[in-house]
Amino acid sequence: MPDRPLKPITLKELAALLELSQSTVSRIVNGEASAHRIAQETQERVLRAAAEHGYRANAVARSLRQKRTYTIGAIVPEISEGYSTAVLSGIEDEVLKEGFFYFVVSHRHRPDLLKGHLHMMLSRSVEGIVAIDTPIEEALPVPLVSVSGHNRREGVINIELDHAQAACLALTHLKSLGHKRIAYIKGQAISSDTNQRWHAITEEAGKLGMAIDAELVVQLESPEPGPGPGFEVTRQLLQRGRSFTAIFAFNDLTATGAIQALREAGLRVPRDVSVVGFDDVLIARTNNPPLTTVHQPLRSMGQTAAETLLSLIRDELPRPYPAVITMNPKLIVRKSTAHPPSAHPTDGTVTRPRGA
Amino acid sequence: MPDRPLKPITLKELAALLELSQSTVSRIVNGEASAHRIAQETQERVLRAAAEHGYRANAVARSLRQKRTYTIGAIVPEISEGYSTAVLSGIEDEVLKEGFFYFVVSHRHRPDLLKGHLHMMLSRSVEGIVAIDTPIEEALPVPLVSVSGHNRREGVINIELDHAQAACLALTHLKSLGHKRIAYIKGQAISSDTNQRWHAITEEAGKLGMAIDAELVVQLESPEPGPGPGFEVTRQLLQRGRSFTAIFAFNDLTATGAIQALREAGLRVPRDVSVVGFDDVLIARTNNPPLTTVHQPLRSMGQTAAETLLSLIRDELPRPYPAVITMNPKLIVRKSTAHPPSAHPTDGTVTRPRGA
DNA sequence: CTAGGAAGAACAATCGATTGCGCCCCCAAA
DNA sequence: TTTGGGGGCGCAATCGATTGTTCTTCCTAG
Repeated sequence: MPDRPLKPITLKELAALLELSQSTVSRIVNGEASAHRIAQETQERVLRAAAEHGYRANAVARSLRQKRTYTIGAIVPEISEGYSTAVLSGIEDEVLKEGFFYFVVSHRHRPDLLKGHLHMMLSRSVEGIVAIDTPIEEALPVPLVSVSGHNRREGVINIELDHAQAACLALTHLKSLGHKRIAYIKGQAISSDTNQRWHAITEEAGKLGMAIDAELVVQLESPEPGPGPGFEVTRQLLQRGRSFTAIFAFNDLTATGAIQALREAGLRVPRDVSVVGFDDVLIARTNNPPLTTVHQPLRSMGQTAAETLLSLIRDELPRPYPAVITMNPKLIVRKSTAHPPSAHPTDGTVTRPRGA
Repeated sequence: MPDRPLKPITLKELAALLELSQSTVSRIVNGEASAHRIAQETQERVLRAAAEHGYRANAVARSLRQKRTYTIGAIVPEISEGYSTAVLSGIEDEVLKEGFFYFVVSHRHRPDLLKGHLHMMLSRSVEGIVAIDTPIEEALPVPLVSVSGHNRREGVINIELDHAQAACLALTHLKSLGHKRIAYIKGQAISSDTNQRWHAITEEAGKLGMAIDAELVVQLESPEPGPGPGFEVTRQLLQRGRSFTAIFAFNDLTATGAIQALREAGLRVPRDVSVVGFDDVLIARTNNPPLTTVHQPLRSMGQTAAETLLSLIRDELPRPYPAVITMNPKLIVRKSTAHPPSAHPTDGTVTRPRGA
């Protein structure tokens, strides 16, 4: 009987059973016995009974009293999407380890949902929030850590990739292969990484003495996840008829879309056109061809975000707080990049993309 | 001043401000005013003040009193993985709409984590649990809905794909193309869909009069997500030297791994070998070649799971409860399947895979 | 013989909202 | 002048745990 978990026993009942006060029982089960000089024997008696009856403190009641919920909120654009979930898995690691739980809400790029869900979380007394790829304008009553959100607001800590380094890695790679006419696919305007990344690219391209041809720059439009948008804009790009030997895509999914479009136009990757992705999601490795891409340590970013948030919650983070914590990208060279056709010593058959 | 959300106002404070009792204010903000014959004017006064001060009921306190948390738990093998997250997004849809929140925990196939997290959720008083691809043995104090978990336990409702239909669709497709020697990649033993699926396949193959050659059956070993395991076992399969003209893979990621292995062995897909995937995740469409696959309505399954769980929680589900709710698969024919080489009227060059 | 202190545990307030009852007032009918 | 019945709200318990304070005992040292 006592081991059926179906109707949990409360502290009060347990105390009554033991003929002790709730305070004493509470102190013992919370390991504060010695701080309260409670007899060894009593402790054992209580712990034994607690185990027997499967006593587990009601977290709701505890939260009310302590004004702590040991819960944080995560807000993402879309849960069914690799980027966010990779970060989430890092968050989960950290957070569960510390006895916290987390809520997830996705806003699907709708400001009303964003605001609504945010407030729901707050009225559930989350102790902190991590926003992934989502800028938050409001001032919040709890700490906020932002992953790729580019919230330049007082008190918000941003976890970000070192975009300059990322751009440098990719561009240097392309440059060293001999590419000069490089096309760029910028991210959707709604993605908060878009501007940072683009800025870094122009900056680094400048430093490397690589001119950017405005005719070779396209931007993703459709907010739809997946490779579709990349496919579309690459078609548009090809229609412009401007020649190029490489594409630097906003992310891996876009890159795969681009590759499809190139193929449809009769171009081979990487022989005719090299493609560089971004993120290094799972499929990058298994795409055909495997994608050369800039690896973004998403899981670590999640972990770092969670760690940071937790220390903020505990008020253990030394001040002044950093505004940004940058993480290092890595270039993963696979098979989607090669020398440009003109630089192929033994092969000059296809020298430029054919416009559609 | 009153509009700074930084220190939320409580019911008591608001009541004091209005010189009313907490009961009255509570009733009004909860829309139970008319049931308690409260003056129209008072109602307006209260609502106005509540809005001005941004009053939001503390969900923790409410939960304690009502013994309801409006929270459910979702337990998944791995959060950074397309299958689970597709289901999760369906769950989120349903659940947020109804004012519920959800916790997510992943167990990474570790029984200790599974058990630990499960209990943590319970002591946080979740009102129900949906387990995704995860069998739960324990009896729980709250309703449990299982998605592809194959929990044949009293009181557990399972949301499952109609595997018989799925197998039938895929096999009929292959048969009608003329395939006779079909290889099968079974799922990992840890995946709860594995057995069901395999059982359905043998069953349907029998009905269709298609013999299954045990030499052409391999099973995924490595629990690693992604295409790696599929790649490995396909290599092994090729080494057996037994000829086949099609592969039916356990899932899309496995299929992509298989395709890679086939390519490495000099085989073309679908010209030499056709490949059928399962799930229809995002990349299926953009893979090269785009994957013919059995579409599994993951998001709907999530929605159905959530709907079912919520009505179970509300005790609104008519009895007797169904043990299983099956969902219908759809065959999506793309480019990874074609006639087998021997059936190619105009091309007989490659008649069987070359062993490695 | 008694003050002082340690040991051991109980009391009771508290967290913020919800909710079953009960109370008061006013007006109309008897 | 009662009685009765709404209308309009307030009282106070309650949910389950935590925690500052208080209260006994029992010893021991002076």
